[in-house]
Amino acid sequence: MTKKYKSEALAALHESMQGLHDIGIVPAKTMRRFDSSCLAPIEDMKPEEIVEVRNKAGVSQAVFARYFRVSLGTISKWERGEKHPSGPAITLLNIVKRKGLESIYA
Amino acid sequence: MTKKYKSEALAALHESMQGLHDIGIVPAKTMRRFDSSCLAPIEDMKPEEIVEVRNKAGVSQAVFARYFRVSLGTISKWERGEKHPSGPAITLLNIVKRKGLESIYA
DNA sequence: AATAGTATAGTTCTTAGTGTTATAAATCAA
DNA sequence: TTGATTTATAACACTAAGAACTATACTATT
Repeated sequence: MTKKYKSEALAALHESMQGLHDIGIVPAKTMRRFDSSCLAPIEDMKPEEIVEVRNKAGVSQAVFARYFRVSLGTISKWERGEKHPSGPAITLLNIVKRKGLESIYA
Repeated sequence: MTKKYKSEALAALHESMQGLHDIGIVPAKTMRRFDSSCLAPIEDMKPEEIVEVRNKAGVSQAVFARYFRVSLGTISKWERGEKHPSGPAITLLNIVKRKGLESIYA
């Protein structure tokens, strides 16, 4: 659980820094350095997690694929562990997991 | 402007359908079919647009890269038109454009 | 029984993305 | 002015994600 705690702490810290920046205390440059060094590391999604996220959204692989703008085959491969989602795809998966599928609908 | 209007109309329609689904009128299966057929087509981001989105967020290519979980070189190539962002990356770019960089922070 | 939706699976091919290194401009501090 | 840091471009070889296509099979609907 240490890892998760650390991540949450960093998230909270980041929010505070952003607040300080917003009211003009922390300059943009410092903010940039801060961002660069504290952003959470890549937490890759395991195949079962991807299935879980999709099922919780209640959509088929085909629909899921259209939301992510990838092919149907790609979703199938993610879920079977044949291929691993790219960086941006992992980011999207995390967003859907936290905020739901509708939040990524352009 | 026809294209954008159409897209907005579909978005609104989708929202309505989702509402009907939420209150139990439209079954999940119908919802799935609806999703599959009405999701907006891919609107790719031009290099200048990507620069604009990043500048509006007020971050360097390096920081932008970490948010997207891609390498710095990839951002540079997107912005110079040497490489085109993948499907999931385009989705993310659209989210950042509409809702800001913070909204994709995991 | 037939149709349509769903998911797995394999194949070939393209290209996005990585990692590295070099270069050069602008910015800032000593 | 000098030196250090940040910023962005650029070229290289390499890896692997993803596309497109096809086939199979299970399930549910009509």
